[in-house]
Amino acid sequence: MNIGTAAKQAGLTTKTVRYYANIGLIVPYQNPSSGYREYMESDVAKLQFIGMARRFNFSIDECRELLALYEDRNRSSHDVKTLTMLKIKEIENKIKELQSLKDQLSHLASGCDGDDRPDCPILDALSAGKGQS
Amino acid sequence: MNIGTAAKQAGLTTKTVRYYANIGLIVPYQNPSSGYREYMESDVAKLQFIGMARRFNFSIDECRELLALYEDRNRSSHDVKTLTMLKIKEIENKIKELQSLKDQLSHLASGCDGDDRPDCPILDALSAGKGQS
DNA sequence: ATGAACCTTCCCCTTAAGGTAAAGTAAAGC
DNA sequence: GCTTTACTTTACCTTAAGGGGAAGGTTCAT
Repeated sequence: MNIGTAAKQAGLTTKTVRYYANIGLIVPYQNPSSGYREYMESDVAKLQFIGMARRFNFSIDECRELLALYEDRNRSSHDVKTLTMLKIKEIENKIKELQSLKDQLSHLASGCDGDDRPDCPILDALSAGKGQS
Repeated sequence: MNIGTAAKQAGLTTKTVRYYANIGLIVPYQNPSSGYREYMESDVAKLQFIGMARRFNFSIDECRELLALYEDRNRSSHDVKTLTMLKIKEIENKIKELQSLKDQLSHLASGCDGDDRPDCPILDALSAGKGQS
């Protein structure tokens, strides 16, 4: 099938699928006479797999690892779990960081009247160099 | 003072400070004979202000707005608070999204033995197209 | 006067594609 | 056979916020 059909089936854009071909992530057979890429069912399955992994915040490079594991019938589930646990830790850290940011901003905002007067503890705090993380 | 000193005082890199000059965020006097940028104390204050706002996840464009408010003695604190509340909402949404991702990944990981055998519910789930967000 | 330390501009690199242009291909209709 | 339409190709530019490094100019201390 052509790239448009494959992309639709995988729930991706043709742009994305073409990008994956260009970076060597999922490289389909390319018809020499037309120059068109030709995708097989198994390619679509991999595209779906990648799409899902991307939705789970795995980077392209991590997707590359996952795909290698996915294609390796002899992989150990240990390897996959390790990658997943690392990703979970990463997400947790990001959440903590954002939570701290939110708390600090909320604190600043709570002190600001938000009226027509120019007095603004938020700007004061930003300019005073307080609140470093 | 020169850019290196200003950057150090503001806790930024010279690369960053030069970037801010290039995009018109904080443009110092530039000595015509040497070509060197010359920063005043008030410039350093603004650089610190921007540095802090960046640490609070404000984008460069938002920093531009904040800086305009910071420099406007007639601004109303309402405008600042509005911007801050929007940023808080944005951060909250990001946190929720990450939390959901984490939960789903944790769920997947909990079903995976993580041993030497190839059976892996994580890969199964990724390839089955389950878990869409 | 020369070397170190600083500064300048310029260009390429990063993530993961999106947008657009110019041109080639395929399939359907007439 | 010819045309239209839909699809595809490569290629280049853009994004956010700088980082890295080259080649060359400036300033300051020795």
